[in-house]
Amino acid sequence: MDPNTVGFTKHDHSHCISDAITAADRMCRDAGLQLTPVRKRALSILLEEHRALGAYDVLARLSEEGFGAQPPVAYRALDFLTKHGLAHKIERLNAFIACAHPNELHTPAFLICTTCHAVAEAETDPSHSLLSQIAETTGFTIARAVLEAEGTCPNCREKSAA
Amino acid sequence: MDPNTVGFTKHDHSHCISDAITAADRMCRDAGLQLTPVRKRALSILLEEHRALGAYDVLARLSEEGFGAQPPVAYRALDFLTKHGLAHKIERLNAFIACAHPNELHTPAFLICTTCHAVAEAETDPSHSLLSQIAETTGFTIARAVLEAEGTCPNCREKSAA
DNA sequence: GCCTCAAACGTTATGTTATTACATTCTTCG
DNA sequence: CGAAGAATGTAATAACATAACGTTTGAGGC
Repeated sequence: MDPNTVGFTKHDHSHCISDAITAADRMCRDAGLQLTPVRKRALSILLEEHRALGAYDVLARLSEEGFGAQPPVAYRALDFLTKHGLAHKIERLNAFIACAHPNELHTPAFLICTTCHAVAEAETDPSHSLLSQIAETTGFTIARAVLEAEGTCPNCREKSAA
Repeated sequence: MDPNTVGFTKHDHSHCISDAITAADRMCRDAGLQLTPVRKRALSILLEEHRALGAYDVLARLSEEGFGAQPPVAYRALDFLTKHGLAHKIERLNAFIACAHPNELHTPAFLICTTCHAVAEAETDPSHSLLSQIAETTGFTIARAVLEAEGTCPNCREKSAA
């Protein structure tokens, strides 16, 4: 399994930030979007932390670095990132996390460890799609969907067993 | 299709409230839980509205009826209901809705219509479970999960097509 | 190059959602 | 009855989010 696929395993974090920024740059250029300084910095903050951050956490870091200090500064940057698939909002936590699989069109599933508070983004198998099954049986047209699970990650499970 | 399974179809609402209350009463008695007046009233408010209500909406109605007027009154009642499967929180909306399938152990999927704001609780097929697939491939132990989809319900879709 | 216009940004103010903390009352059960 | 735990009420505050408005920036047409 690709270590980056599931965030509960150690991985080489040194390059993944710059790689992700580069990818975001390219994506925005190709799509005619402006990855402005605030937006880029907000993304890199999420990438650096590699966990779900509240909007006010991001705001605090942005304002320390000379960006505006008012909530809309953070919310607007985060809105941009989530709108264009560079980050996701974890509804359960009212928090934001950098997307682990940008580029790919995907419906992410999040696994939230209630012990260590890590959040992993798991890929769902589209061929197996629960969502299309639901859409079919109910006549509902799905625009966006979120799947969030709370529980215990492999690391914490191991520790508690020891 | 059972009209109550998917909330987008008309159904006989006159009895479903009292039936649900009766079922909740029995469930709590059997489980040794106290379905106190505030809790029961909070549940009936959710049932009457038959849609997702914010905690402060519920609070307003409770306080009108002589219950406490401070947020914890509503949050505690709603916590009780959600903890014991009588209601669910829709994270996407920061709102609460009475459970359409009490008794049954289930992982509900919610369909949120962005046009009429109706929320339906769809049953997921456990044998088909996306969640167990994820748990298996990641080693994550899932305690609770929420699946929420936004889109257009059959009724609104029909109207916009007309 | 320069003008125009829409997008992005900054700030003030306010709205909405949720929790902490603590005193009081009710229930259960020995 | 009396103790212990659960449930309730209230005050205060924390945490999350948006509306509204003026200013700045920079992309694209001329």
